[in-house]
Amino acid sequence: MHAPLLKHINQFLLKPMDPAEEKAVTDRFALKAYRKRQYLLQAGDSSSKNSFVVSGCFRVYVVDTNGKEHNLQFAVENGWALDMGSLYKEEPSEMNIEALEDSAVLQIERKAFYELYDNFPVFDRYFRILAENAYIAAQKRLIRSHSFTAEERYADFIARYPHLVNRISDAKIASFLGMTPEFLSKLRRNFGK
Amino acid sequence: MHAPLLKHINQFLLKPMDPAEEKAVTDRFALKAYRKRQYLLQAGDSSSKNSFVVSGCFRVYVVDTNGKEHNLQFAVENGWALDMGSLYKEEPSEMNIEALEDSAVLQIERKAFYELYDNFPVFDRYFRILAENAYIAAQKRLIRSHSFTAEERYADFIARYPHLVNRISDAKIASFLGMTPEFLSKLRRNFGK
DNA sequence: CGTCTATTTGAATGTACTCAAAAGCGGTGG
DNA sequence: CCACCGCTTTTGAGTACATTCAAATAGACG
Repeated sequence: MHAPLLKHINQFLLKPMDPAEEKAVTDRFALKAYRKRQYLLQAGDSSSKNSFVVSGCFRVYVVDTNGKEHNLQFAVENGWALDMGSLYKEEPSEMNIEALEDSAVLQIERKAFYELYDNFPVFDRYFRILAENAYIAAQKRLIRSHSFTAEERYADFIARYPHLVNRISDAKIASFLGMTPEFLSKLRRNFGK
Repeated sequence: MHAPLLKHINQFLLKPMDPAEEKAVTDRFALKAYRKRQYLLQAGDSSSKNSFVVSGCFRVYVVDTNGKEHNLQFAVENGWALDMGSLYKEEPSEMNIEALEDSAVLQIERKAFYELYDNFPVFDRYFRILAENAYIAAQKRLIRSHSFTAEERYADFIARYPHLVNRISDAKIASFLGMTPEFLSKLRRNFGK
């Protein structure tokens, strides 16, 4: 049941986890199911958790002061769905995480998560690499948002995430790319696909 | 000489480094001076390093396919100046890092940097927390870039980084915020400085 | 089938950009 | 100490990219 997670962690390590480390993971991550449209996390929730997606798909989004939603991230199989800011603080979340499909995750609460760090250095290594990759990706996304037109961002999205294009609605992709759904529709009309 | 760096690392740890860990740092980080306009890193460089800013100021930027520069980050005292993407790969850098003032850094090469990780788990912890904070900040910046107008982004910058406003030229701030210098000038005209 | 949501379409509008030029500012050398 | 040079900031006119709002159409779900 925990195999996908153990495999994912080991892929980022030079040498695989030992049995004690693997047990620390399997003891602390519990399988949980979410139905489509169910919330894994809602803005204002104070309990924070970290969820590894085994199957299905989630979107992480914020609501701005005008009530508009902004999709920050899509989490599919073998990805993590969390509000990192609230996981590491005791403050209520600013983000929402909603299942876009019936999904299954391996989930850990903040307290148990800290136990991993405190007892096994290997998790500092794994999550360091993950955070670095996430930061590098966020930097690149920021560059694209400053230097690409809406059309270029959409073309880049299709090339980068072809498996998400027919899995996630256009309106949600538009929000992820920082444009309105109406404008994305017009882009699609002009340029094939 | 290494005091600012040791202090910075310890600030992010629950318990301070022991003498062996501190020695590992002082042995591997060398002080280096940069003159204003000197490059710490240029796009295309393959040698990669990580630099902790002791004094002065750097900008990290990329050049897009139209030849336009995009400032990604300003690094001042007690901050890090690096291209994380190229530090962890053997590939040439896509970023440029230029001193905006006469500056001093504590610098480490990739190879010695890996030695730290391989011998002392505490650095996985420290750089994990740093990468997580950087990612959280990058996410928030992306949200602002999608939900704020240029004027709101500038007001937010002033509130967030008051110490940088009179230290970094408007044109470079404009690039950081994803707008043209001309437009920033017009914003400043309308809304008191 | 009927309802609810997602996508498309169009017209009017707005925010920010481009390009060109003038004005301001700072450093340097005579 | 002043004059010049280079760089930054300001200004303005014209334009472009993307948004808003409203309505029609298409699709998905039960």
